[in-house]
Amino acid sequence: MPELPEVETVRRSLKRLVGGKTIRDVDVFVPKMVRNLDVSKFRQHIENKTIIDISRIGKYLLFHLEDWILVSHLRMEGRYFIKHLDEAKDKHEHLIFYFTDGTTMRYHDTRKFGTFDLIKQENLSSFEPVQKMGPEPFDQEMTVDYLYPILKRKTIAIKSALLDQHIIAGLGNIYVNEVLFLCGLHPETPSHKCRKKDVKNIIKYSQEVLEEAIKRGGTTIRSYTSSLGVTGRFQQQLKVHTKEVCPTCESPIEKIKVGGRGTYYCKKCQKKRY
DNA sequence: CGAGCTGTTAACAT
DNA sequence: AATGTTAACAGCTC
Repeated sequence: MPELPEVETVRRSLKRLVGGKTIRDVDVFVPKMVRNLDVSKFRQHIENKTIIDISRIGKYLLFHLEDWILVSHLRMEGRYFIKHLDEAKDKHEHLIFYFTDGTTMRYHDTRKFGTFDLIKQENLSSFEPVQKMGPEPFDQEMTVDYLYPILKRKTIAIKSALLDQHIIAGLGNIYVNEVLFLCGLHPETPSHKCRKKDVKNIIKYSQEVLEEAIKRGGTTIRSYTSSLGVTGRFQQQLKVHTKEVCPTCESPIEKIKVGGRGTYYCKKCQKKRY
């Protein structure tokens, strides 16, 4: 699923479903998904901890377990399900958290790309992925004065720059395609060719697209089953991603690769800049 | 059957 | 240092 709106949707659902519950135990079936600790330590620290809160930074989901924080990244296909203790384990459930009330929270990930880190609360700000992450489109620091100079000194495609979480956090392949369409920017435009006006648009439309997507529970494209009963509806609003005809000018939508990622754009509305 | 595709990130090579 | 490529993995489509 997950770009920022999908992670935010999961956060809200999980907070409602498991906030306040106490974890009796956790089973880790794929040890290497836990990046920063031995599984034995991981289990030991999580045991008997209560989920005080669930927050989000960029695409990272943070379970606040008293003095520890469980940092979860869903990568390509991570999902959570809440099931009763008795239900059989699915082939792709790689972590199972057992609550004291007989329910369980299961991390499901067909490709096993997802990651877990368990850190002390006081170390959150020094935790590398968080420390190196750029501001989200909504953050106060996300201004033209911040973003323009960064884009100015890079020669990479604007699409690649906007996918770089160190520059701006939260956009993934789908929403970048949408944002660039709304900005009228060709995805291969060298980053340094963006003018201040373009950067202003990038910020504005990133906010608009992400906000609207959160409102609609994210985008569901390839996942057939919904996790937590969450099926996004933003796919109905997509203007270029997976589309064949431009909603503005009715030209055919082009599909190319930029930085190895499938890229959709309108040749007429998103002119290449030389 | 194989090849190529998929919402991400980081390690690696150049 | 910055940028491009590949790997981690599984399943679906052609």
